[in-house]
Amino acid sequence: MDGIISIPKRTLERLPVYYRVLVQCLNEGMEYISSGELGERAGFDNAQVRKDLNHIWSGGRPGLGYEIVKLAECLADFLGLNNTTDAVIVGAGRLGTALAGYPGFGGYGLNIVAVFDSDPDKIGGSIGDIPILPVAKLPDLIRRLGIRLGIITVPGESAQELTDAMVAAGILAIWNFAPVRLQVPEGVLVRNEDLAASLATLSYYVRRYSSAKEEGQALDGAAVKGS
Amino acid sequence: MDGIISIPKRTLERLPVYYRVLVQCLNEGMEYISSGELGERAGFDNAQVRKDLNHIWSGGRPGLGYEIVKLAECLADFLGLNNTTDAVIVGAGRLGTALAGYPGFGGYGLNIVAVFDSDPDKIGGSIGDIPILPVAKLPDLIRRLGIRLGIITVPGESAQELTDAMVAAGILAIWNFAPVRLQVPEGVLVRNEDLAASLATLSYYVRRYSSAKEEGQALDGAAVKGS
DNA sequence: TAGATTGTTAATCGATTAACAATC
DNA sequence: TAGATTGTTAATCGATTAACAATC
Repeated sequence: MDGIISIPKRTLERLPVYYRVLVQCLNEGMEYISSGELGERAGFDNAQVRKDLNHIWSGGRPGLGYEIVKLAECLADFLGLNNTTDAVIVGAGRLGTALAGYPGFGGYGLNIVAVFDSDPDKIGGSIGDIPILPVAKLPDLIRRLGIRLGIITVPGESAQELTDAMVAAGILAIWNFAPVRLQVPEGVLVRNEDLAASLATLSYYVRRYSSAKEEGQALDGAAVKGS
Repeated sequence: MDGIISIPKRTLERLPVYYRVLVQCLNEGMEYISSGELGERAGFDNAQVRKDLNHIWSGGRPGLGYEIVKLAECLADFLGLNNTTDAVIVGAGRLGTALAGYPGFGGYGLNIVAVFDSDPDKIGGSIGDIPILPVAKLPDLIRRLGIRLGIITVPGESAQELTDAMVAAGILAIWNFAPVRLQVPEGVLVRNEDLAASLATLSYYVRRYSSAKEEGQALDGAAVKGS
């Protein structure tokens, strides 16, 4: 009877940041925190913090702030950090291996069940406890375990093909690290982790700044509008 | 005399995507492409494509589209894919190693000069051609080579400390993969690659969808507003 | 009570989408 | 010429920031 709570995408992305700050505050022995301080530590505006938090909890106390334990609990609950989400990784290259072994994911409720690859030398091996399986077994395993989340770390050329296979097997959301735009049917969510796009922002800034400096100009953040 | 071209952040992030599509089109032997087709392949609206491209080039021909070779050249130029940007990675763990060895970066003009770590077992080794050096040498190397871009792949605990060291040595932009919000002085750009935030979006969607399904509800993309 | 800080409404800002005259 | 597609202006949309009465 709880239905679907609609929440802005940007807000959703900030929630884990708040959560991390709160955990740290707890370690420091704090009991309450104001939107102002939370915002400062998280890097967001205080009004933004209040607005974000009100999407999931209205327990802040005027004059006092938010009770950290309660708020953290609330966030953990909302983000599903308590129950785990099963996922598979496709591609046992360097990036896939790094993600499979990333210790941070456990804390965020992600459970990598298997890594798939087509290289016979890798198949049969494992990354920590996670087995490396042949891609041929992918559809069956996804179906049998009811996996909903897939992570793609293969080269661009094979990404679409593997996406199709995963979608056909019932995958609902894809975290894509391959430098291609995947085509998926309505209802499947793709999140592109486009390293080149990130890099573009940074190297553009660096280059602009350097040339501005050479010309003795001030930069005042104008190189990239709006950030 | 060229000054600083101001460009919206979002536009800047889309440019590498256009570039990749164009390269692929060239391989397919195409000569011209319309904003409509480019948009379809890249996953953006056609009006958006025209607007984005006009920031850097107004050479599109009504009725015909954009000459692919010229446009690609223009993009490569703007994004600085021809001259390289030197960078260092801090943290020779799995993720740092994966990034240091990522073959895709070369194509985007990124040149990793060194990877720093504090583990004596790793120091002196290398990742491909890239040497692993002790963090103690970080300030000197950054200064000597005039490095402007740093990539952080250490655990959260040591990220701030290493950031401070890099900034003191003259780093201007930081690509942060550690799950913390870094404090930097005015003028230094931080780009957070927050894996937990990405994950939150995806697992939220998956969970909401699953519960909606159980309850026999339609989802129509309402789980996450605005994407 | 005085001071601090909330939740929320209104104002601002930036980004996306629609529309269309200009032109190849 | 007829059809297609550009560059750009106007309309819409969503997200951020400011402001403030309510309240601990």
